[in-house]
Amino acid sequence: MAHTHETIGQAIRKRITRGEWPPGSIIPREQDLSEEYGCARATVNRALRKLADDGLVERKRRAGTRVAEFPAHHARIKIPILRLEVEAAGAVYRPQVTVNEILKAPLFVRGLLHLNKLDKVLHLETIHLANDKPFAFEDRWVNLNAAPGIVDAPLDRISANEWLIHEVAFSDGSVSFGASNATKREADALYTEDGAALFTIKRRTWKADQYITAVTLYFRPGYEMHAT
Amino acid sequence: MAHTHETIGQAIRKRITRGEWPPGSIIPREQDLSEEYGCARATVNRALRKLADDGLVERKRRAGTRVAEFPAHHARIKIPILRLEVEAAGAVYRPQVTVNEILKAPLFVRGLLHLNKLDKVLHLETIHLANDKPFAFEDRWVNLNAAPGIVDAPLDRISANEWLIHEVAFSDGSVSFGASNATKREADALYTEDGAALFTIKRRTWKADQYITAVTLYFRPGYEMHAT
DNA sequence: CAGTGGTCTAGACCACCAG
DNA sequence: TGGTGGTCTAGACCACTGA
Repeated sequence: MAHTHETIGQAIRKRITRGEWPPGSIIPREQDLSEEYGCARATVNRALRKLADDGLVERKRRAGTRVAEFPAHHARIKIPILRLEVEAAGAVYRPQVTVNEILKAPLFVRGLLHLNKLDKVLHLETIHLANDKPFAFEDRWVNLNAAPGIVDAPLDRISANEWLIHEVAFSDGSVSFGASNATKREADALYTEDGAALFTIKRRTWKADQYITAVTLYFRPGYEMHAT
Repeated sequence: MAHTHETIGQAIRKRITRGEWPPGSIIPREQDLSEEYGCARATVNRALRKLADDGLVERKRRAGTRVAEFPAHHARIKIPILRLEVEAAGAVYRPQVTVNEILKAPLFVRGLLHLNKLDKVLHLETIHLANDKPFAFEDRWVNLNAAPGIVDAPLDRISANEWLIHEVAFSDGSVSFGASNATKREADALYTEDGAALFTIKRRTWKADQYITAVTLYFRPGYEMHAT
């Protein structure tokens, strides 16, 4: 068949790009498009659903499909799995744990992980190495109620991240990105200067209604994350 | 119908989360699942396609559907439209153009926009204000071959970004995120200190095979971008 | 090369909501 | 309240690829 949902989607995308349907304007109904392209309505539906998912058009029942006012302000990113990223670059990955301590949760961690005063947490600081060169610095707090087994994990061989994914099974999470000036500690870990601008990723993961871990990753200066 | 593609998708997601199908394991074929849930195979297909799109499972013909080794390392982000973001916070948005000059493209801009030595570009520096407080600093280069009309645009009322979207129609683009220490210029613009860590977004957009604009946004210290 | 996911179709009914 | 997108179905054929 010459007209798949992909070819139709590209064709519509092109008509939008070319300016035939400018931002904010309405485009033909599914049925009309399906007749124009000689295919089933379901095929056009799928093509348009994809374009809506990409943020290129907005769809409403009864009101039809409109070209978005601000197309292309959505993006997908891959949250880096450090080991894979390092290995993809042809280097050898090694996590080096510099702090590994169990303590009663400090106040700010209690807030992050929704814990009580007496709950214990595992605090980990890890330098992620690529060919023994520091690549990223990780500051992690783990809820020991949720993942007691981690105290026996071989964290010099497998990163806490990977251990948690496999042993505590899958979990939901939130992510945010930002920038911060390197403290002395982070600068030492990353072999850079005090105050250097570091790209940071903060993540929290939970399972059911229990928080599992909160982590901040500080990347060496110059690191960039690309979206598609 | 009790079983829509959404309810089925959630059910499968839950079975993965609960550990019934651990990372790397294979899950039943579409046909078996459709019989189990009492629906059409197309419905299961759509549910699984969604889960694959979310990165929770990986699908291959003949090999079946497997739970991903690293679930949830995909995320979607909204590339901020500064005006909308400011207005959503209940503040008044205003772009303040501090540099507006036409010149022959400097070397690094020629590289970014694929221009020749004699091509002219528009260089814009803009401070984005929220309630007259600096919010972000923008350094933009515009290919005047692609968007000659911008020299007459009222850039004090509408940002270059929005003008380009509406007047040069839609375009493709690439995005990357990083961090950098504020130079004196950026520090002045954002009313912060020299060397402060700034979250940055770099974007290039093109249409057909012509580059339109390259822009770097520097956000005030403390800014975070959230993903879902 | 056989079995899996990938896709299309034609028809039907439903949910929503703008006019 | 009627028209639009949202969805499901049953069946069919195709494309890929791993056992």
